[in-house]
Amino acid sequence: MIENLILKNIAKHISLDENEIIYFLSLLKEKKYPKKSIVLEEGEICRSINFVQSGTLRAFYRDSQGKESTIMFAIADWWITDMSCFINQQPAILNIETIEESHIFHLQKEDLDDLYLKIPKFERFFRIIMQNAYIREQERVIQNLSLSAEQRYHIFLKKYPQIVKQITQKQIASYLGITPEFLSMIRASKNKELFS
Amino acid sequence: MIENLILKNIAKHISLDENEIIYFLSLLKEKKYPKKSIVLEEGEICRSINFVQSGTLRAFYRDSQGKESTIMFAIADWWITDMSCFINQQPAILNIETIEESHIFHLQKEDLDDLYLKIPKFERFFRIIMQNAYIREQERVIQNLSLSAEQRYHIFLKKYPQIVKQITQKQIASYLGITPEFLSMIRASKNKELFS
DNA sequence: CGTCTATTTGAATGTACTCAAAAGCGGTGG
DNA sequence: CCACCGCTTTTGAGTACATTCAAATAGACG
Repeated sequence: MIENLILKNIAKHISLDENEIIYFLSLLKEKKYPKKSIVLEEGEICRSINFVQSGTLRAFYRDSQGKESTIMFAIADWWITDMSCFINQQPAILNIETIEESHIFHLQKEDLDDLYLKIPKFERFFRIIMQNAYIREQERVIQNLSLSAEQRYHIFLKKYPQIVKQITQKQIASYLGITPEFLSMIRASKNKELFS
Repeated sequence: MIENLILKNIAKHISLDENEIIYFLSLLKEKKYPKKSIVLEEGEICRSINFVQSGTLRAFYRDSQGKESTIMFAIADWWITDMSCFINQQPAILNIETIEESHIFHLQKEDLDDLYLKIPKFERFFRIIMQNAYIREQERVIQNLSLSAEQRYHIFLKKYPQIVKQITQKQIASYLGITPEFLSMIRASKNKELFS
């Protein structure tokens, strides 16, 4: 069954009966995106929170000079959106694009609000999702403040090996907040160590 | 009534009847901390999530060289803890100290777990608290990646004027991820502009 | 095969840090 | 009450980390 993954994702934190499952699935909008397509563009109202059934996505901020900062990557079994703009149904600040062909389930704001009322267990589910997201972001803040670019690079490689396989170094650099040129130097100096 | 502030804080997102209020208040442990005292020390199990009734607190990470990075400040009406370690009841990575004399309500993990079961509305309440915390941290990540120290400094001054009054520049520097010396230079160059 | 983009390399520059020393400020004890 | 002590803030010189710009090389894809 194609919905298997999202149901398993939810079953990690709450259990649903058959009717609840049917109702929940009825709210989802399934969509396939080809490689390098846009799922959310800055300025557009961010209508849905998105579950990745398969594929790889990237959320990034583009500043006035056009410089991109990657905020997060998402692979199968992850939730991704521009949370701030989703919650307030405002124009997105972030862009979300596919890196690989991706299969997404969209859950729209008004449907999520209904879901909270009809099946309050989902308050618990998303409380845990938000809690984990908060903890992850805070960890990233700590690392940004206390570690060098080189240390952050090696931690990223270790922590997200499945993601690393799918993405370019330019994208890793923009996640770490450094230039691709500097990341290249970090990698070169690492190789030098191997021969010293 | 002294609990007024915390009840108002909760009433922003959910409404409680009288019995629920009584039960909720029965779970809180009230405590006063003098200026410059330790509320949580790294290594110690992080047992409670804390509501600030009055005062000013700081959560910070101390690395192996002793360098401190401020993760967050909290003033009246804010919740603060080492979320990662609180959720997993593990030794704290962060330190939390008072900057001013502070009046705190502690809510322990086991009591919060009971609260979720007895009054499921609190799942909603903390879902919203976590959601807001996640959004704030993500915004900070975006700023750390895309802005200069000087820009981040001015945004901090604008965003948290009430906090700025209570804290030293050294503490602001450690929140921004720069040295106090460099913050001093930023401030000096700002003053120069005024006369140019 | 050719084109487009990613990656690497290098030189010059800028941003932020370290270390040291002086100046400012706040709290405490005599 | 004020003088001293300890900590914060400022200033400056020298240095390290990271960027910009340019150009060469390598890879990916139609």
